[in-house]
Amino acid sequence: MSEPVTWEETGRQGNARTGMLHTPHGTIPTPAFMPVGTRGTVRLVGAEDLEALGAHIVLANTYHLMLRPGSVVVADLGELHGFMGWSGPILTDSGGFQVFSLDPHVAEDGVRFRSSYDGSEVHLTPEDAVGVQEELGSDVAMMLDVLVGLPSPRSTVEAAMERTLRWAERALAAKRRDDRALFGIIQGGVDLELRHRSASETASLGFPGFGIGGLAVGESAAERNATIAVVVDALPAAAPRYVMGLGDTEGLLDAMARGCDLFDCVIPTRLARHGKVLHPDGDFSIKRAEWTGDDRPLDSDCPCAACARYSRGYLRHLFATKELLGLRLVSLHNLRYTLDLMAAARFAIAGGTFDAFHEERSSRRVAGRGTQQ
RNA sequence: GCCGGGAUGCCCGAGCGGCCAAAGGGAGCAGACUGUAAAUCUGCCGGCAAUUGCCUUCGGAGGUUCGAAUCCUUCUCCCGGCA
Repeated sequence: MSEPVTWEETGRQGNARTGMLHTPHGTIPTPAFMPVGTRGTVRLVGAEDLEALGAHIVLANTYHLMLRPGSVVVADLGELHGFMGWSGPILTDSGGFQVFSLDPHVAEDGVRFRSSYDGSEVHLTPEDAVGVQEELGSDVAMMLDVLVGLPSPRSTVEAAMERTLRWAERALAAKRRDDRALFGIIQGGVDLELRHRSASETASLGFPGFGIGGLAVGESAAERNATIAVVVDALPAAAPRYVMGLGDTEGLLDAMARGCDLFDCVIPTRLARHGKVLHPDGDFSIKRAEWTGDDRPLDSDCPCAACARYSRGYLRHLFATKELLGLRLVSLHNLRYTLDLMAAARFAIAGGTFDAFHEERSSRRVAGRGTQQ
């Protein structure tokens, strides 16, 4: 039986690499950024918008969808693809992040949540997580893992990593559908020894792709970069590497430079709802008083719907008056910014200019910081 | 004209002798956000000085008191009721 999801390298510069990720719902170029659509929707952004923005793959969440509307409802409505009107590839997170963000009771058997919707008790095991995701029909399912915040005591990080390893075996054993993929997840905090062990042992279990989890939770950029380097080194070259939850400009560039292929993050959309605009010269708040009478677009080089016809002065007004259109327009802009960053990075890697690109984008943001774009 | 109620910082609104530069909202101004319990959260918000300090504020004027946004007198303006 051949894997339903495979990755092949198409270009390389140093450790940075481009490739094609083949999935049951299409082939996409990597490195790729996945907009986050936790509840089967990228907030304020429809599937038609995602197509127009140039998104290739989106992420949805197991925990949230199993509670509402329930995986059976989703399955009956044409699985996730039919349900949310998106015909491209979909990756689902297992609920592992909710193990972190909702602070449930975690035991060896699984996780016990208090439902954030109706307060009822929800039990989720590594086997359940696989089963629900197969029912949802995502192209790529993620194993249920144990994520801890940083900094944490080494014993805590190690225990979470080892439990994640045991859950990896259980997840693989629970897999039923051979037309859908299941990725393993590496844990171990910023401890390089733990990370190496987690990566090599998870790799030995034979997953077709790997999530690098437990990052972007409080560690420094230097710690993160060192951790990613160690993990990448211990993973098979022919498998895609997905840094979970990473999505700021510097983080994406640093991780791509170290050979990572997939990313997801709420940053573009959440920051947008909070009025923060992503910009090559440094991010800024659209709510700032200085934009009141400004007739320029957010970014004169950006082709997004917001930049194509609306001024900073108008967008600031939308935020000041709490008009929903403002949230949507900046969401579209921030997603476009992030997706375009990935496209430019792929182009640079393919052309052998990624190092210069990386340097230029980083220094431009540093130089632009504190200045009025 | 008479009887009653009220005027508080940009706005609304608590306070009813000291612990009041004065609660709480809102507005305004900044900031945070990374596998979304997040259209959320945090800070500042009279002036000056900037570890506990000073000055000017609670409709106007005057008074009582060691001390008043809080009590008294009076004026101005609002809002009810009766003429």
